[in-house]
Amino acid sequence: MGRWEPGAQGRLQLAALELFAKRGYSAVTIADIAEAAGLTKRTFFNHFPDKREILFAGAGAFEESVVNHLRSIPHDVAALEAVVQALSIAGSELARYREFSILRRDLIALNVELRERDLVKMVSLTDAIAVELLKRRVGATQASLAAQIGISIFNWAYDKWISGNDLDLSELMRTTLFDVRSIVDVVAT
Amino acid sequence: MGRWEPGAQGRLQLAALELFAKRGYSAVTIADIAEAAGLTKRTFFNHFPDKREILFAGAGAFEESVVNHLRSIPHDVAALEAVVQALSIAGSELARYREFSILRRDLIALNVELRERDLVKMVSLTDAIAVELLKRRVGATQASLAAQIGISIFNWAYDKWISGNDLDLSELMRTTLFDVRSIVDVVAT
DNA sequence: AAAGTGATTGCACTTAGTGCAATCTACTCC
DNA sequence: GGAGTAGATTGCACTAAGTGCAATCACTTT
Repeated sequence: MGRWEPGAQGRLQLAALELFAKRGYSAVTIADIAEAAGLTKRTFFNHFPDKREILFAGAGAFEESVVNHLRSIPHDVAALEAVVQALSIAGSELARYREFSILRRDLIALNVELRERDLVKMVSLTDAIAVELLKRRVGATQASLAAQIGISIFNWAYDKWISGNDLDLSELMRTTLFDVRSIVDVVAT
Repeated sequence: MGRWEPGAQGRLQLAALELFAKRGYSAVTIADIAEAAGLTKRTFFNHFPDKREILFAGAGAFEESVVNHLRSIPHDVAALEAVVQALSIAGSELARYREFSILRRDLIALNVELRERDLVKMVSLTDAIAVELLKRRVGATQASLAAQIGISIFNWAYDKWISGNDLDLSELMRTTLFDVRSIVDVVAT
């Protein structure tokens, strides 16, 4: 057994990313990707359910990470606070994939198909967070809303973060959280 | 000229909804829809860019309605308050389409493709709201977040509303808004 | 060597969606 | 009435996504 080399799935991803970066998402066919990875179109579908999923292979792991961090936060921490903390920790761990994140963001910005898939992943993450909050005996409405607001904060801050700010993700999220406060506080009672 | 009858676009929509209701979304092909409307597959694509769009033909009008209502709200009303009001008025106008809304909701719940498209439409609406808030001299971050929170509130309340509650949509949204308050208020300063 | 296991592949097929040229329809103008 | 024209509809040929199934290949076990 020689040096380690990426399996079929990894080779497909690498090949795809390279092609996407060069030609854009929609100009690359699945056959192209498979060929570039030394495989066939049919094999591609043994590893990915569809073309978009190449760019979201990590979504499941991220969701799991967020949920785990959230679970480890004491129950006496307020719901939204806990969500923000969990997302900020899990998000920081993505620093390794900064380069990939940027490419991904740019591809998504240019392609509706990809934005659609991205949004579904976000909703999935939101739901997972809400489920976790329910276990903390947060009411259904508040669980769902806290999850959604947390995700909104995360998206906003994360975008700023990978767009080259030297700030800390958790600082950015904290700042954004205060913005939310000031938006909501003004509302009549 | 005789009595008015729906044009090609309307016939396609009606035929599609009937088929979707009967067989579900994915079991119906575009050829099926076209045939049921007395047209051909090619003609379908002269009226809709794709199959999902049948269920979202009204999205543009709704977005316009929301933006118009938002514009008509005095600038001294707080951003989130204005968003909630605009959505609640525009939403109430959808009462006419209750039956359609329910079918649509059920179809979306069962089909990822449709959920994807639904989310994109929601983001489009959110962006339109944020743009409108920017014109009110709300800061970029707050505009985006107020729009997102408003949409979250709307979605939650609207779902409850069409699910058969006899309550007013605006009341439901108001209640939900208070939930948001209590979520955010607890956060540490 | 035989047998088995899992990954890869070939093939045939359905469906979405597009571009282009032809045709059909209704309406206008003479 | 008849020629013409604009717009809607259609046929056709094509690309590409995605699926089901059976065959084959590579590699390990016995």
